[in-house]
Amino acid sequence: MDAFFAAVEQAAKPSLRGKPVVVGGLGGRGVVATASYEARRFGVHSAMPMAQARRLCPNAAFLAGRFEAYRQNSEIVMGLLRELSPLVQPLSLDEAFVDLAAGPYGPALAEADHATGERLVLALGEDLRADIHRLTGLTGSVGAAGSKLMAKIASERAKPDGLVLIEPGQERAVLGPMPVRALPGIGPATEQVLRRAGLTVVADLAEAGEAELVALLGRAHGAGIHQMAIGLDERPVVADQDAKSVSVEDTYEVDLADRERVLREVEALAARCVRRLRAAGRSGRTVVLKVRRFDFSTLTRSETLGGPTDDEAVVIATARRLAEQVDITGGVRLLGVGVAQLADYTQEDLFAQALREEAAEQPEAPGAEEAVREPEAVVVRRWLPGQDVRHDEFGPGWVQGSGVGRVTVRFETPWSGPGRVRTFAVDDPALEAARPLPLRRPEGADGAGEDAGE
DNA sequence: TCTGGGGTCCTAGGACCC
DNA sequence: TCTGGGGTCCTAGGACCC
Repeated sequence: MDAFFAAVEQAAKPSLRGKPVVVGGLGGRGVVATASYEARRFGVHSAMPMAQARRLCPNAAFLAGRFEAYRQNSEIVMGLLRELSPLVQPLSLDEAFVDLAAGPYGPALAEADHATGERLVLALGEDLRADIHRLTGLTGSVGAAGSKLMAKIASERAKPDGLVLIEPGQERAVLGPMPVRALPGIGPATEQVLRRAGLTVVADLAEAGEAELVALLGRAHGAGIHQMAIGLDERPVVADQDAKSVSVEDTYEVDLADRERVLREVEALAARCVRRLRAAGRSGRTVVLKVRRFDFSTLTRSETLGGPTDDEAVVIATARRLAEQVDITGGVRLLGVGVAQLADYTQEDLFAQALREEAAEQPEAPGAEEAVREPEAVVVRRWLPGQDVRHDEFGPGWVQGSGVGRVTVRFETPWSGPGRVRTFAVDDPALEAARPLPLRRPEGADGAGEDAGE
């Protein structure tokens, strides 16, 4: 999908179409997740610090992500891919490999002569792109080739809103002049190593030979890069596999300085991590704590349990133990808690059982819970730029901005024209958070009064 | 106002086992 | 009575991807 997050925002918010849109973390330490093509013209790109993006393109709309909306549209697109083949390998919400040979067009492709097969692949690709646009209003790009490597490179050449086929046999001719960074698996570090060895384009890698690449990059990496450089990629398309770890992390606006605060945050992260783990119906054996210090140095500490658990108390206790042992001098900018070595179900969980028995033996003093209860929390609603809302009188809209007790909302929907802006008190009872609307008007929907549904 | 969040895979050393 | 060798598990770190 082309500039996926930003494109979903533009499709959902008519007033942003044709304008620079930047989606990402809006806090002081946020980075850009996706920039629309209009914003890219100002030099804004993924992974750029948001502060820099604001300097480059101050007039862009800066929006927090709406992952529920992205997931909805991703599912529509993945559904279309599954019509082409049961063998679909999603790489993220907006990208997937499809093995056409394993699907309904496989036999026809196998029997066709070269020219016929090529016409069929091109037709399937264009039909797919048309279906994507029809069902979501979004554009996607298709790369077709004889391997995952070349299909990916073809799709990058096709962007935005295009289709590129690389014919089998043309691999080395296409790859040769490309910079080494074009190969998946070559990032900044590997690029530097290769550049110091005088290797800058893919043809240099092919010429260098496997032995030299292995010497430079190590066994697995070197051999893999060499295979790709000579246009060979036998990796099969594999249907999406179960996750191997689940983790949650937070970067704090201000570095955390004291141990008690760190421990409280670790507990909260552990609880969130367990919620996700349980929602996925999994359990895990290894608890991982991640700490990024004030100077961006990052460390991890892990502990492997006797068996898999999905018990909140066990994960919290383990994460706390790990956090008590790390040096936090100078401050901590990020904390994370993860669970790895996942299993599909919880085996007899002796740890959780022991912990509960221990707790049962030492009942709290009666009334203790009452005594420590916090005063009634004042729920201050946070209105995030981009967020979906609904007003009793004006209907569906989205948060354009908020501050000094006010929130500005633009009232428009994916199917309306550009809408008007109104401002409310942040605690206006007529205003409430809402679910994302589908980008295409559902059949039978009768206008602005229609609910997004469950 | 420098650098997110969620992942995967690989390497390397030490413990431990046969 | 100087020294093995191979496999697996655990821990930590790092590169990379979207």
